[in-house]
Amino acid sequence: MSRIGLTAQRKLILDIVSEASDHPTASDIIDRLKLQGQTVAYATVYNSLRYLTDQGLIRELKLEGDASRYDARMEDHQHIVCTSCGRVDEVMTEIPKDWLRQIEAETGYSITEEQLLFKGVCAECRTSNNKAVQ
Amino acid sequence: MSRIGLTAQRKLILDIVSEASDHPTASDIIDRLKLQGQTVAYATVYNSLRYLTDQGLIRELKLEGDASRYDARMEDHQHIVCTSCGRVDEVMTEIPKDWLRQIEAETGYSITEEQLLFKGVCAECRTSNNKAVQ
DNA sequence: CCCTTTATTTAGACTTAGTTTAAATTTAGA
DNA sequence: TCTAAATTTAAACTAAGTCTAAATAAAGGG
Ligand SMILES: [Mn+2]
Ligand SMILES: [Mn+2]
Ligand SMILES: [Zn+2]
Ligand SMILES: [Zn+2]
Repeated sequence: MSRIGLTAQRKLILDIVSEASDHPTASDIIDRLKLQGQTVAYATVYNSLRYLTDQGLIRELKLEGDASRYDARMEDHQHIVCTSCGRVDEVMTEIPKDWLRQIEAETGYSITEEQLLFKGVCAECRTSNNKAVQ
Repeated sequence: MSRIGLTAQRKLILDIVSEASDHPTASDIIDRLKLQGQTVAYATVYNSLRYLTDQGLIRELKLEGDASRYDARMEDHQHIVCTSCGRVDEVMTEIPKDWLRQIEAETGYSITEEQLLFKGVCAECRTSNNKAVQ
């Protein structure tokens, strides 16, 4: 059996996602490839992101905006986005199990996945906002 | 001051969203207008949905898929989507307050909004799936 | 009422994010 | 080395929605 899979292009893209801490979009990734002097076709970036997602090496996030973001943190976690500056941060606090059981009881579903997005104002924005007001 | 606002076209669209229980997309709404023999321009449907959302008469949901869905239930609630048949149901169970406080403590954000999407298998799909297996 | 101003609707062009197609290139492995 | 399968590529295409500019409709002062 062939187990190449992780071609040069895919590796470049995986590295960018792994090293990023800002949950980059496909377009961010294209920009960063250009900055590195690497030339990867537009369609290859999308194909690679799909491949890496299917392989479970990265995960696709649909948060604010139209463009998907990508995350190489595979531990179970959620996200919070600042409505003032747009930054996306991790939410590692676990979802209360008994709350999930309650939702299953309410809806009759058996839950297999949670996609939770919180919105709010980050510490930095609260600080600079206060400064601006004073 | 003028307070027309709710024009004939906007009212038609508000009624469709209000009477629907399936969180319809813009395209669903266009289909239902056609079924009613009503003719509303494509752009007007989108303009109206934005207007109604801005007025707080309906809310826009970004769940699975590319198209926004619309909901006239304005009470604070969340959604769950069946990964087998695609139906979208309401989740009325409240978010645990102390959990939100925990997330605020973890992230440093002050949370202003929660957009929670659960995925799972609905009761009907579990039943028919069991039948298929037997 | 009549006229002017403002709001709304409309058709169609345009945009953004992503997918598909078909040819060219690369790689695997017999 | 040679062939078949996998991957990359450029460019066409799609889906969902926005924008533009003209046409229509409503408002409100006189
Ligand atoms: Mn993350
Ligand atoms: Mn709902
Ligand atoms: Zn911020
Ligand atoms: Zn179902």
